[in-house]
Amino acid sequence: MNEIIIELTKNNIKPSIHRIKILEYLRDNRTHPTVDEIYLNLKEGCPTLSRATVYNTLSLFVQSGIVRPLTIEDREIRYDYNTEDHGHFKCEQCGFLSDFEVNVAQLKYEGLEHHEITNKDVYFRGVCNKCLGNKKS
Amino acid sequence: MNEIIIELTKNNIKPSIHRIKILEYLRDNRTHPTVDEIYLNLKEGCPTLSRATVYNTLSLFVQSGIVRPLTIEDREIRYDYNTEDHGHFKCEQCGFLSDFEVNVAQLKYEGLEHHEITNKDVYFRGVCNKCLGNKKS
DNA sequence: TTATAAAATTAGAATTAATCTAAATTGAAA
DNA sequence: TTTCAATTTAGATTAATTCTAATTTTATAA
Repeated sequence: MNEIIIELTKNNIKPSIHRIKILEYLRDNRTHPTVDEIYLNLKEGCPTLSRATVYNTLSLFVQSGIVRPLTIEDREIRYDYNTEDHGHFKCEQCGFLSDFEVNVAQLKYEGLEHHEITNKDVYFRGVCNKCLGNKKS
Repeated sequence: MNEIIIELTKNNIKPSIHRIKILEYLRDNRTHPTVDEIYLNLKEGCPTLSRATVYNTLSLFVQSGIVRPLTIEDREIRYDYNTEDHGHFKCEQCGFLSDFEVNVAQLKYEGLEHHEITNKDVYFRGVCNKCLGNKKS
């Protein structure tokens, strides 16, 4: 809770109760939640919370780089507490979104000379081991 | 035109006039168009075309792997004629979506043992050289 | 060729994530 | 306390996508 306030303050974000709760939720739930998941879960302990606040707060966090938006889904954005380099795998069968290790930072590329790169994402799609296992039976 | 029919047939897709036109459009316009861009452009030469057909056809193409969906945008999906390995860069300022060279296939990763991977995407975001240049003035 | 069935296409309604708006609330500084 | 800006709110709006049920087209068999 305290580290959350420190992190917000460090990023020039006034630590209102909602902002603290939302960032705390993302830190403690590394399940790449959607806006609605965050909203519905926090609403229980905070009935006045509105969806607009969740949207506002998340875009604030994204701008500051505390949180990263995942656009691997077709329709809705998921949010990830921004830590070390990793990729995201989506199982097309069960829909589960998992992390995997990949060294994005060291990825060699060409053709972006004089571009400012602020964000790198690696998205893989396919079928996860669980779904592949189930298919055999 | 002929190669388009061959490509569709090879993928077990019956080459109807609309399917040919849509795939042809994607082959000849490497601008990562949205559904609406494709729809509006093709509608001129084919007034009975409906959006639903464009949606149906594109998801058919995606399933066959002829075309790849780009989910780098927040809200809408773009489509890319599926050729060799490359990454996608989105300028957050002007919105332009460009290709760049990156060896996605050789990317080393861990944690996806026994997963079937069908698709790999590398998305970078930032500010393009053009927008950076304009800022200086 | 004609009849029949299957596949493809259509227009428009429905859905829904995200944004917008204008009012209400909160919090900090004077 | 008073004042002003920042934050939050509910609900309306927007727009990409999906759904639905009817229509048209295409292929096949008689």
